[in-house]
Amino acid sequence: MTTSKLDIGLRIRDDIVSGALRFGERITMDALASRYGVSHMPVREALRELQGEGLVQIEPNRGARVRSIDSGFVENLFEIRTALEVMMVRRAAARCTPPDIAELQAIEDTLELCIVAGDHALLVAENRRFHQAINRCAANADALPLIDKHWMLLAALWRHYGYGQDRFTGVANDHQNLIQALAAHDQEAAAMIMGAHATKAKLALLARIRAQAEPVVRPLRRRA
Amino acid sequence: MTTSKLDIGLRIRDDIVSGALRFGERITMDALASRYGVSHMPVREALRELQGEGLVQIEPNRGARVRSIDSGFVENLFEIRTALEVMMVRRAAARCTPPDIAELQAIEDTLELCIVAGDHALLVAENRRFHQAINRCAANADALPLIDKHWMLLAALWRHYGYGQDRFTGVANDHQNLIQALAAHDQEAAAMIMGAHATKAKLALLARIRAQAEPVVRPLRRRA
DNA sequence: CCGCAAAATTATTGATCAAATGAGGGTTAT
DNA sequence: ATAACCCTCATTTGATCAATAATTTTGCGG
Repeated sequence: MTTSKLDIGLRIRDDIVSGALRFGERITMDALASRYGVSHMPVREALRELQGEGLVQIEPNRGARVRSIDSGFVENLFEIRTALEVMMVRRAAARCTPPDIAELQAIEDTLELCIVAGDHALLVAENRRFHQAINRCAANADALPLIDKHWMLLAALWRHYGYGQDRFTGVANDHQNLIQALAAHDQEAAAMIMGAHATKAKLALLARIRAQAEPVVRPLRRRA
Repeated sequence: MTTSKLDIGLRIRDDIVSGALRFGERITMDALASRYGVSHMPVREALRELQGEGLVQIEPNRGARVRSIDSGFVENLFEIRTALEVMMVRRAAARCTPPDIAELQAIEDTLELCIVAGDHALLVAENRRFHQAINRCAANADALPLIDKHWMLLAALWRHYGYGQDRFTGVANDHQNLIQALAAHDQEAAAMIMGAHATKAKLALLARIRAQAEPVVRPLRRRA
C-alpha cells in the first residue's frame, strides 16, 4: 500500500539484513508483491538481481528462499572477506596520505568514545566507516562492492546472534596499530594486523553461533 | 530460432565471454529476445541476474550494456582473484589428500602435453581445470563461484587480446612447484607460488593490453 | 487403517499489453 | 543561420493473463 517508487531490491535487501526476512525462509512473489504494494514484475526482477548477488537462491519452478546459513557458510564468508580486506589494506598502506590517516584517526576517536559509552549501534556504524575508509584508500573500486556485500551479510548475522560481551575488547588496540602501520606505509605489518583483526572477529561470531545465542533483535537505526 | 529451453542467462554469458557481445556494447532486450528466439521476459530476468553478478550494467530507463573495460578494471580484477586464490591455495595445502595430488599431477601432465603440442584451446581448458581442482580442495564452496566469475571475465579478456608468445613459459614450472608445496602441506610456500603465478599472469595480460593500440573500450556515452 | 494415485490448488514462468521515460529530429522564432 | 522548443519514436518498466510445473489434498482400493 505504501507504494514507494524506490527500488524493490533495496527494500528486500534491507528486510533481509534487518531480519524481517529470515535466513533460509521461503519467499513467494505474491507475499513480497503485496508487502510492498506492487505487482509481481518488480519483485521478479529484484529477486533475480539478488540471486546474482547471492543473497537469495532460486530453484527453477520451485520458488525462492533467502540464502540459508550454517556455520560453514559463516566461516567461508569470513575467509573471503578477510582475504579481500588484507589485500586492500596492503594497497592502502602503499597509497594512503596524511589526510587519510587523519580521517582514520578521527573515526577511531569517535569509535572509542562509543566503546566507553557502550553505544553499540553507533559503534558498529563507526567500525564500518573505519574499514570503509581504509578500503577507499586502496583504490580498487571493483573490490568495494564485493566487500560491502559480505560485510552486510555478516552484519546481519551479528545482529541475529548478538555481539558478545568481549566482542570489542582489542578492537581499539588493533585499529590503533593499524593506523600506525598505514602511516608508516608498512604493508606487511598492516596485512598481518588486519588478518588477525578479521580472524578474531570470525572466532567471536562462530563462538556466538556455537553458543546458540538468542536471536536478539536490536533496535538498530534503520537508515544511516 | 533454435529455441533451446536452456537458461538465457547462460547463453548471454557465453556470448559475452566468446566475444559475440563486446565489452561496453549496448544491448537491447528486443535484440536479445529475437537473437535467442524468446520473448522479453527471460531476457529481462537474465539481464537482472547478470547485473547482480556485475557482468552487465543497467541504467534505469536507459537500457543495459555489457560491462565496459579499462586497464584499471583489469588490474582490479586480477588483484581480487589473486587474493582469493592465494587464500584458497593456503586452505588446499592444509587439506589436500594424496588422491588430490594425483589428480593435480594428471591434469598437469596433459597440460604440459598441450604446451608441447601448442594446443592453446585445450591448454587453457586444462589450466582452468588445474586451478579449479586446487580450489575444490580448499572446500570453500562460497568462494568458488566468485573466483569462477572473475576467471571467466579474465578468460574473455585473454581471448580478446590474445595470449602472447611467452605466456605459458614458466606456467609448467609454477604448477609443478605448486604441486610440491601442496603435497608437503606447506601453506606459505603454496601461497607464495600462487601469488607469483597470478601476478605474472596479470603482468602478461596488461602487457598485451598496452601493446595493442586498438582499445576494447567502446566510447561510453555519459548521461548528463 | 494405510498406501497409492489422481485431481485440485498454489506458485512460478512465459507472453502480451499499456504507460512512462528518455532520446533524437524537425520546425519555428528571433 | 542558429538556438530553443515541441513532437514523435524507440525502449524500458510495470501490470495482467495464460500456461506449466509442483505440492498437497482427497478419494479409492487393499
